Amino acid sequence: MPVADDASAIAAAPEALGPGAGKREETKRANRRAILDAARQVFGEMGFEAASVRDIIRRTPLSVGAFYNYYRSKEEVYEALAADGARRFKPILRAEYDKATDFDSFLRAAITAFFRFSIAEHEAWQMMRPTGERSHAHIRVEGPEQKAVFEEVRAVIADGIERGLAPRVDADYLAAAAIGVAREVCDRMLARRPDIDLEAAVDFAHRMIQGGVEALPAVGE
Amino acid sequence: MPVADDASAIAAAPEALGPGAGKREETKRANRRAILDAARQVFGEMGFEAASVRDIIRRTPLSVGAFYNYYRSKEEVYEALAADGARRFKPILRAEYDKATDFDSFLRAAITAFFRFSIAEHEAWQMMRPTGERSHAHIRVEGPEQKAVFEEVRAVIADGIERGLAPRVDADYLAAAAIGVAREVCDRMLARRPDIDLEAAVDFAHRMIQGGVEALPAVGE
DNA sequence: CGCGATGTTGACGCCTTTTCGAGTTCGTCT
DNA sequence: AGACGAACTCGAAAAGGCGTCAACATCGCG
Repeated sequence: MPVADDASAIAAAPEALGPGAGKREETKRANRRAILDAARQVFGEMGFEAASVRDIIRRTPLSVGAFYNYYRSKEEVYEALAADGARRFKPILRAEYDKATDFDSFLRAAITAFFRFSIAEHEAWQMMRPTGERSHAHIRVEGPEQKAVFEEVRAVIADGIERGLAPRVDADYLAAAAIGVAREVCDRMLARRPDIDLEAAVDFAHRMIQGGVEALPAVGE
Repeated sequence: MPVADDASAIAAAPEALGPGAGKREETKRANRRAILDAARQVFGEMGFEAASVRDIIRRTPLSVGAFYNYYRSKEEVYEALAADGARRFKPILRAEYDKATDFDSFLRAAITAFFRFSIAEHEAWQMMRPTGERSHAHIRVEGPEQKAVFEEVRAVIADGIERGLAPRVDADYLAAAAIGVAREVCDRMLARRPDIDLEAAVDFAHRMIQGGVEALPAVGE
C-alpha cells in the first residue's frame, strides 16, 4: 500500500510545463523533490535523530553543496515534509466541507478523512524500519501550513456557529479541542496496529466531539 | 572542586546514615540537578536544537566528561527534564482523585490542576527568551513517566466506568481524548499570554469532555 | 593510613555541518 | 549563432560539536 517510489528525480519527458517552464526551474523543482523523497526514506528508515544530511544526499544525484542551496538543515527538510503533508490534507478537508449538507455529517466525514490520511502517511513513513529501537520523542511541527489547517477547521466551526449549527462558543478553543481529540484518538488507533479498526475509532472521536459541542454553553455576546 | 567544605560531617557513624548520606551520593545528586537546571535554562534561552552539550555544562562547575557520566546526550537530558515534569504531576493528579467525591468534580479539579501546572512549567522554561526566532517544531516526549500519567488517567476512567459514572466505553480512547482536549486547549490558553483566563479555559475543557463522555454510549443518544 | 573504587578533568580524534571559490549550465541579448 | 552574465553545482576544506580516555583527584572503608 505504500506509495510506490516513482522515479520522480529524472523527468524522462520534459513536456511543456506551466508558464515559464525553463529547464532551470524544472531541475530546481526536481532537485527539491529528490531531496524530499530521499529524506522521507531516510527518516523513515533510521529515524530523524540518527539521520544526517549526508545520508540524505547520498540517495540523491546531488552534492552536499547543492543541498544547502535548497535547505539550511535537516530540520528544515523535516519541516518541509510536514508542510507538504498539511498542504495535501487541507484540500481534502475543504472538499468534505463543500460536499457536506449538515454539520454533523461533515464532522464525521472530516474525521474519517483525517484518520485515513494519517494511516496512509504513517505507512508511507514506516517503510522498512529494521531496528526496533524507537525514540520516545515525537516531533510536532507547527509551521504556517499546519496553522493553515487549523485555521480551516476554525473557519468551518465559526461558519457552523454562524448558521446556528453549534452554540456560540470560542471557535479557537473548539477547533483546538476537536483537533486534540482527533489527534490523540488517531495516535491510539495507529498504536493498535496491525488491528486497526477505523470505524470504531472514527465513531468514538465523532461522538466525543459532537457530544462535547452540544454541552457547550453559548458564550455571552 | 567548588563544592569546597562541608562542616566536617565526620564519618564517625558510617552505618546509621540515612539514604544518600554519603558524600559521594550527595554530589552525584547535586551534579545531576545542576545539569538539569542548567539544561532547562539553556533550552529555554536558545531552544533545544541550537543548544549543545557544552552550552549546558558551561553553566555548571562540571566538565564535559562528567556530563557523559550522567547523560548520554542532550536528548537524554531533555527526556529527563520531561520525565521530571511528569513525575511531579502524577501525585497532584492522584491527590485530586483521592480528594474527589464524584467524577464530575474530579474532572474539573484535574483539569484545573493540569492547567495550573502547565502555566507554571511554561513560565519556568521561558525565563529570558531574547531572540524572537522561534523554531516551529515542538518536541513531545512519550517516555515511561508520561505513560505512567496516561495510565493514571486511564485507571481513573476505568474506575469511573466500573462505578457506573461513565458509560462502558473504550477507556484507552477516552483517556486519550480527554488528554487531547486538555492539552490542546491548554496550549491555546498559553498562547493567549499575557491575557490568560484560566477559568474560561478550564470551563471550556471541562464541559467539552463531560459532554463528550455523556454522548458516548454505543447506541448514540 | 593506605588502597581500591569511583568520579572528574580536558585535550584529542572523529565525524558532521557549513562555507566558498572555481567550474559549469542556462537564458538572453545582439 | 555566439557570447556574456546570472544562476547553479561541486567538493575540498574550514569550523565546530561530540564522545572518549588516560591521568589525576576524591571518597569509603578496613
